[in-house]
Amino acid sequence: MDVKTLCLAVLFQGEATGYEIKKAFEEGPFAHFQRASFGSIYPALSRLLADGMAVAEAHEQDGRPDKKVYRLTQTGRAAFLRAIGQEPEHDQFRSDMLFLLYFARELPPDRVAALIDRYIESYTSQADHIEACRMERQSSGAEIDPGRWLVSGFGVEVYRAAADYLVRNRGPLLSGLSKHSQAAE
Amino acid sequence: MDVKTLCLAVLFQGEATGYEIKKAFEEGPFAHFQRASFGSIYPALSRLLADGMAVAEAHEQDGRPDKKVYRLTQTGRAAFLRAIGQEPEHDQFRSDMLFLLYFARELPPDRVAALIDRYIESYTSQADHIEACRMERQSSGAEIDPGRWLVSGFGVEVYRAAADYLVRNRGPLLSGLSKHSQAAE
DNA sequence: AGCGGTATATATCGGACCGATATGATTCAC
DNA sequence: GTGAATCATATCGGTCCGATATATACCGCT
Repeated sequence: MDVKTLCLAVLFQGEATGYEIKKAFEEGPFAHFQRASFGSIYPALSRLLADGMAVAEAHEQDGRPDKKVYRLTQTGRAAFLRAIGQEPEHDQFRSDMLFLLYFARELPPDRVAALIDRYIESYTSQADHIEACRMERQSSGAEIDPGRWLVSGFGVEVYRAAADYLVRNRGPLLSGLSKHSQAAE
Repeated sequence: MDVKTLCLAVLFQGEATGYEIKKAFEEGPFAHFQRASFGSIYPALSRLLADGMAVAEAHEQDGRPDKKVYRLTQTGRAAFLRAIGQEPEHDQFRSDMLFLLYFARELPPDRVAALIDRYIESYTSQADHIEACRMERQSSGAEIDPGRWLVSGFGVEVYRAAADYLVRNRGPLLSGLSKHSQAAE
């Protein structure tokens, strides 16, 4: 998905500024499976305006730089619906952790241990965070969107599986590593 | 990890051509957690040569274009070891599936169902493939590298968790979707 | 025998995208 | 009251991807 489509997606859910769009990929609903930077969001928004897919309203602010609130036009909504009708690209996972762990033999064992601990912590806290959001939404009494519910549940499940696997295999890896270094001496 | 480091990683394990390096990220050992394209591999290899991190030997081939086999120098090995001593970037997952499913309400239900089925199939076959490689390696009698063993196990586990979750939640999503559309009418 | 598809192999180019940086005021904690 | 974090827009250099160009060989199908 290109950044233009990603911006359409955020704006499809309601008006927003460029800054707020960025937040949607940093801490917001899309944080765990899509990303976009300022360097691509602002040019994309300009394109959206030029193509008549969005309109911007300038809010003069007390002190702070002027805020430009973007809102989709009918053309923009149609374009988004068309975009999500296209064939999706393959999901991809990019992990420096696995890359480093692949070369665990070339690293000091205590660094390997620290690396795994950090990732266990990171995956666990991400699962916890999503789960907290789910609980909050569920108990708020508001209507639950089935698509969003499935997506957030996926995140919890997969993060937990990853953390779990690391917890279970931390010990075996470390002892395998020390056995190997003994054999080499 | 930048492409230069990725090339160093492949060459650290033995000499290879640019084409073979590409395959290492397409079907080889790094396929599931790192990637690199020709458009970045060939320039990276040129840089490696210029920086004295690798040497290339031209193999004249029967018919086919000349093959350039790259091999690391001591400088190259040292550079790789230094590179994996650096702090890793955060793991990231990019999924068009989750993006589309987030907007399941805006899609025809049969497309949603087909989408989920395709991803279940894809995740399952990827897990199966890694597991087959693991079994083969294990029964080959060769010494098992603990780092690589952990990495491939991680892949199996996480892919299975993802496929499992989709199998369990396919039905609930679809019925949630139809309930919603009934309520809207 | 001939055709198309896939595999081997190197290389470049346009465009998309990221990360860092510039700018500048406000609010909040210590 | 000082420094950190937040709000807000914007650009720029550099990296990387995807498509394309260029060849040849082998395999299966008809």
